[in-house]
Amino acid sequence: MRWSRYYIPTLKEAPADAEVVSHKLLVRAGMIRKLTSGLYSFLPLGLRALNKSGRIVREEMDRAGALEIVMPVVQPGDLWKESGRWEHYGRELLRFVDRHDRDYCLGPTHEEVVTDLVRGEIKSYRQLPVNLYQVQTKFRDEIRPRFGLMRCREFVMKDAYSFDKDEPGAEASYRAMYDAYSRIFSRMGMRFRPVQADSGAIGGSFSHEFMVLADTGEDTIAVCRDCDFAANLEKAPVAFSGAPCTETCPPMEEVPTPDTHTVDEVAAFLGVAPARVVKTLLYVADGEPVAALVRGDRELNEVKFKNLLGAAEIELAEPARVVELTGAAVGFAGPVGLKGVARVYADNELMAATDWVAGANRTDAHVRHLDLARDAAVTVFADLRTITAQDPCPVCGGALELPRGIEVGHVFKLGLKYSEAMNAKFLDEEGKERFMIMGCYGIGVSRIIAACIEQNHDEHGIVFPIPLAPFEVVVLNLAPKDEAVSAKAQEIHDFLEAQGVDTLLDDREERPGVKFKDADLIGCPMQLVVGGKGLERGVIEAKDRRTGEKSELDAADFAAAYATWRAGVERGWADYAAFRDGAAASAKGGGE
RNA sequence: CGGGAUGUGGCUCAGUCUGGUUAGAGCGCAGCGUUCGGGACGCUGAGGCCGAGUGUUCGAAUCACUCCAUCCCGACCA
Repeated sequence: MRWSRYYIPTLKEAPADAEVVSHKLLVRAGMIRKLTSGLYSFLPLGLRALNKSGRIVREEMDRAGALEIVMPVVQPGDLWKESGRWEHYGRELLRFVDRHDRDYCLGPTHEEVVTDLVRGEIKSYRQLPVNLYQVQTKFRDEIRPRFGLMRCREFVMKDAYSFDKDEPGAEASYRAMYDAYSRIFSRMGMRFRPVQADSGAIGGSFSHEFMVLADTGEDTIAVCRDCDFAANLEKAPVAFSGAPCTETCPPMEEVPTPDTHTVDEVAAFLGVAPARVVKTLLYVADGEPVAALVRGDRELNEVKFKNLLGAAEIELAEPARVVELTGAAVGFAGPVGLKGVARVYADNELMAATDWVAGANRTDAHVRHLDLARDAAVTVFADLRTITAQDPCPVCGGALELPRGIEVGHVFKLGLKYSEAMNAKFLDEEGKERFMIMGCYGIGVSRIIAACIEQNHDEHGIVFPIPLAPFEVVVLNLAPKDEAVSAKAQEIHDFLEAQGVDTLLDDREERPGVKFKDADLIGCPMQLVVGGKGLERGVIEAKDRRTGEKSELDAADFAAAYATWRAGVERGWADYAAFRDGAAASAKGGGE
């Protein structure tokens, strides 16, 4: 492809509305343009990267035995009413009515449609298992789209759905997808990590997320240095010995603490460590007030709390509600003497000690020498706090680290959730009707591009891994007016294209500096520079975009010289991916 | 939905507080010339209902009110 005939509108400056590096670079490299909040057009270069991502995903899905289909973007509301999600999915589901006043929505995911499809077709165990997938545009009316391609309202997703006749089959299907995902992200040259995850609103029994490791990631994960344990922070369990405290505690007493609202203020005022204070958080769970207690220096994990409660929705109580429940100003809530709070949940850690400081439920007062077992009515002790890097691994007791990641894939074991709700049955070997066991498996095909750039960039621009690069090689013709140089550049370009290498030939009438800058910006992993100076000496210059390392290739024996050089670049990428994965996940290496 | 910020040529911004000729700069774009191995320089030129509406005023990009859009933080989420 000749640059002069292509369309790559690069920008020297990043748009003002771009915050994260992938967003800035995608726009600057002329890959995407924003239409409006959360909606982006893909320009030719961006589409090429997107297609590379999609192709790898398709190849590995096919290899894993999944079958590609395409389902409609627009879905009837009736199907969603049948599954119960019309009510439960929330505002993220964009609904509308057609001219006949019938309910419709734009598909944020396709469990309903695929279940409907399969239930009408598959009637016998002989037809199972089956795994159907599509690569398609999804729409989710995100509360707050942000970070460019990272969190859009409209995005390209690969979603697959497996149907099995029994539990072992369902587990095999899940495993097949897990393995396929590991291959996909490995092939893309990305450093990633599968982690245990919360299954969230989609529901189901267990799930793994595939996280691309990047410091700018939205999620934090907990990874053990010594064993295979890896989990999303919102899921990671905190180890607890289960031993209750046996020390005795002096009688509880109220102490005046004027104007001390935060844990730190109270701790400082009373001369104790924040870890000796009980933090009392008042929540409203599906309309009912509940209290959560964690140590003063800990964070309540809302996902754990919500799952423990089995609530559909929980939110921190409004200040006015706090005043009503405690009978005191905000900042003085405590477990003893709450009004109208029937259930009080305490983190396990609070069982292991006594003699606490807590709010007195009276303005400007706290209590000390609080013994939760003696003085308070705790409904249950449970794992409620967020794990920290100081906690031991919940599996092996080893040391944890908490790197950040970007979720690019998610595999769920759904079980019977949809097949029961939507009556997807088959006849088993004994002629008995049974529900199909489902799994669903998503990959953010467009998000992969953003995640890839977050992970692979430098101050000059994008550094695409070879498998995702829109063009693997860019050939810079530094002197388009020089016939010998132009002929050589064209010859190299044609040679590479004939080999099936996606090659971009920069034949523009621009100064060399512009070409160098643009080549770095758009991130082709391999750059070949054809210029008068080099050619006089019989060399083509080659630059490894990732390392910046420059080599000279013999122009007379280009094919061989290029092959050798390219092999070195590829080897460097492989070592790099392995090293970085090892660095983040410690000595274990490997993605699993 | 709560908190904060911003809307001025295609892009990045100045001008707004302290209202007053034809609204500026850099980049980009078009033409000409000089340049030509890491985002060149000179000259010429095109391009703007200053987010929208209402008001205050002799006079509004500038002040007031309303609305809209975008971005950031939070709640929420593959």
